[in-house]
Amino acid sequence: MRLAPPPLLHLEQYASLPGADRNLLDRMMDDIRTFKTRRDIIQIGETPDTVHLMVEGWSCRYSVVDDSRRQITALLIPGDFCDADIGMREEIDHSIGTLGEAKVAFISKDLMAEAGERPALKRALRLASLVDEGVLRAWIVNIGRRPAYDRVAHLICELQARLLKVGVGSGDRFELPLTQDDLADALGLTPVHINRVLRRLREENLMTLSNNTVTIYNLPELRRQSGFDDRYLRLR
Amino acid sequence: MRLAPPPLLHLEQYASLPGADRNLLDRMMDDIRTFKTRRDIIQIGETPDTVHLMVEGWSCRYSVVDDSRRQITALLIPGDFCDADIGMREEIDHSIGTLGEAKVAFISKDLMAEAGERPALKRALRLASLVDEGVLRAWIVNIGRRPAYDRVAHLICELQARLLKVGVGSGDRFELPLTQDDLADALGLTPVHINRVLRRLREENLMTLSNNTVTIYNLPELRRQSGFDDRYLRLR
DNA sequence: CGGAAGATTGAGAGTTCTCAATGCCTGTGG
DNA sequence: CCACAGGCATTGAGAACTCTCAATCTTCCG
Repeated sequence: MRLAPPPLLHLEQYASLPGADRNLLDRMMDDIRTFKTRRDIIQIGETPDTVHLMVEGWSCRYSVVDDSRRQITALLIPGDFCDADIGMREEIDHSIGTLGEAKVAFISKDLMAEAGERPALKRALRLASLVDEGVLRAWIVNIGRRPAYDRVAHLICELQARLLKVGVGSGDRFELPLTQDDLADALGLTPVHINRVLRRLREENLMTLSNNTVTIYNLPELRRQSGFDDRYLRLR
Repeated sequence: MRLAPPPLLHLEQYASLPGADRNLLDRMMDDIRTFKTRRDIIQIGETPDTVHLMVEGWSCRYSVVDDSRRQITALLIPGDFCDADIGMREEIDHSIGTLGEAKVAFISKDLMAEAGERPALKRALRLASLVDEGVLRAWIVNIGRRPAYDRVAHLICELQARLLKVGVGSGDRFELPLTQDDLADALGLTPVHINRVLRRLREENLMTLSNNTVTIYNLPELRRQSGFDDRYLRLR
């Protein structure tokens, strides 16, 4: 059964779906499981036999270097697939864990295959995967070439846009269930430095982050400062 | 017509192809164009109407930040597609330029669509795209969490493995048509620092880079030092 | 109330960057 | 054939950004 309010799927956004496809979407939401915070949905090396779709809450892809340093390679929000391309891969090469409590739809391979046969859904899935790739490239650029201050600002701009797209949070305020440690691991920085950057962002009246809530005071300046260009998200 | 020796395509590697598919592959190689060094194959904002496949030589995806800082987000070697997913996208969100002289196959949308209908080829294309994603994540981890020395070593390990896979270069020696500036832009460092790191790698007898040629003296140590784990490349 | 996780701050260390000069190599024109 | 220009590599020195270590504070929760 669908949750109310229904989590907006990218699938619904990318395609204008015929009735039959809508039924299929409903069936994809049949098996929804709840994860506590900081649990792995998929662990590196596994070969899951169901596809996982974020329905509510957040998770992240991550890898661990040297048994200690962690790097988050993607933040997944409602509507994002954890592993749409299962069936193609043997072992997954990274783990995916929740950030805060989260609801995840478990979708059988068969159902997924059925979806893959509907042109509209197939197209939507490919488009979602294209956007994911664009986000990965944007992160490389962000981490590789922007100083910490701009880097944090850029991530916030990205999340603001993505969340708005799926209808979570308002334009200038949203929940961000990441600790400063998590932010550090997503941006290739240390928690201490994240803290100082957040202070500066606050002092300059661009945004605040407290109680897991981001409040943006000056989105245009945040975007200008970080060089954010939303085209890679293919929002339109 | 195919070049001799034929550039090994990932397509050929991923799939054991029936005869009909082989013919199709041949036709895909009908229109091969040569680019001089440092030319854009595709520029940001374009909507190319043919698919581009690297046949010989190298190219890179890149973005420019602040009109001056460049970040390379992928290195493309023979067998890599520049834009297999055309038809799905409107404007491409990054440029692709050659590094050194290169030969690129221009493949019509129609031919590509035909390929997409052959199960073996379709699967091979999806797998190639999965590997591309894995490489992007590996780059994020590399740039985000490894010090410069390990970072350079890791990239070299990756390229060694990828080149070996497509049969370019020998196991411990290959051509690398990147300047130190290019390496810096790929790794999120400065050319000066790249230079110092290369010196240290040379002094420690792990590898040398000169005259656009990488020579590896101690691959196991290079891999150990950089924490290289080739699973994300799905070689086997 | 006590404990644990997370946030904040200070101080000093370290990696990487910037600026700038020098050297090397190659192609070109006189 | 030689001089010179341009691109690339190398090196030095000091600055800057980010990290590490460590203490303190706050908040949340049993």
